[in-house]
Amino acid sequence: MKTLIVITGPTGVGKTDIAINIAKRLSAEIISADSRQLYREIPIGTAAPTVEEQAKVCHHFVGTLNLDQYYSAAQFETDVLKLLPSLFEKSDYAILCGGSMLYIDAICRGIDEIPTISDEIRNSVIEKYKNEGIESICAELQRLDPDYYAIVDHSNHKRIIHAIEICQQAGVPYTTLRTGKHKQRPFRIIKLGINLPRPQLFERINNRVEKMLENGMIEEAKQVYHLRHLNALNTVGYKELFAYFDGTMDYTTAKERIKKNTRVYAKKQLTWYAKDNEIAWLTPQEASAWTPL
RNA sequence: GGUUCCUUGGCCGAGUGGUUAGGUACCGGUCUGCAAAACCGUUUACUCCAGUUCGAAUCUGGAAGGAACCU
Repeated sequence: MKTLIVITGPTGVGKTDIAINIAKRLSAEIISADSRQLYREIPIGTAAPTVEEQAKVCHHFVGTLNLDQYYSAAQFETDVLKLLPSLFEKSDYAILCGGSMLYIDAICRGIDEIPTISDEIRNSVIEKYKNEGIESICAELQRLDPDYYAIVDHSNHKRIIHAIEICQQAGVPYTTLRTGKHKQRPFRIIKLGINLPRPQLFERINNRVEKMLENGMIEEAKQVYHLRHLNALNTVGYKELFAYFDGTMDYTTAKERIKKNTRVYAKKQLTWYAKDNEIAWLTPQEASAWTPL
C-alpha cells in the first residue's frame, strides 16, 4: 500500500527539518505544500528549504515558479497527482510537507471542478467592483446564484468576485459546481500535525524573523520591489518591508509587524487544522522519531 | 516650596451629567481555484477618597502620581 505522509502545522514550528528526517529514514521524496515557497525569487522570506537541505532529500515544488506566474490550489492538485506515481515507483512513501491549508486539502480531499476563468471575465468583474463597490457585485451575485449569495460573506469581495467569475465563465450558478464531495485517492494518507505550546511557537517565530532579516531578506525584498503589485508578493514579510522602503513605516515597526503578522498567520493555520480530525498531533520531537505502522 | 495643567480599557485616543466613540493589540472564528490571500466576532475603562445629584467618567473638595514654568 502506497502511503502519502502529510506533515503540516503552523509556520515556524520546524516542519522542514522533520520532513527531511522522516524522508531520509523512509527513502522518500518531499512534495512541498507551500503557496509561497513555490516562487524562486523569495526563498529567504518564505523560509524555503535551502540548497543544503534539498541536497539531503529531493524536494518538489520549491522555487519552481516566477513571481508573475498564476498558480492555485487546484493547479497544485493536478500537478501533484501527476507527479505522485513516479515517486511511488521509487518508494512506498511520499511526503507532503507544508503549511498552506488549502493546498493540503486540495491533495487530500480534492477541489471541485471549476472552469478556468478568462482574463476578460476576471478583469471585468474586478472593474465592476472597483467602480461600483461591493453592493453592486453583491446584487450581481444575488441575480446569478441566489443560493451561494445566501451563504457567502457579503463583506468579502474576493469570494463574491470569484463566485461571479465562475457563474459567468461556466454559464451556470456556482452552486451547481460545488459538490463538497471528498475525492478518493488511490493511496493511503496519514496526516501528522506538528505543534508546540503557543509561547514556544511564538518565540520561534520571532527568532526566525530576526534571522531572516540578518540573512539577507531585505536585499531579497529590494530585488522584487518593482513587482510588489503581484499577488505572490502579497505575503507576510514583503508587504511590511515594502512599506519600509516606501517610507511609510520605520524599520523597527516593520520588523515587529512581520513578527506579529506571522504569529497571526500561525494562529489562522491552527484554526483551520482544528477542524480536521484526521490529523494526529505531535510535538517536533515526537514527529522526528515517528515511523509509520 | 509656589503657580498652572494633566490622570480614560495592554497601548493610542474622543467624549456629553443618565442612550456603553473609534483605532490598535490580544483572544476567538469563517473558508473547496490568487489562501502567508480575503473577511467576521468577543472581551478589557473611565487613578483613589468624600461630597452635590433621582443619577457622575462627566460638577465640587481632598489625596496620590505626572508635566511645564517660577523662586
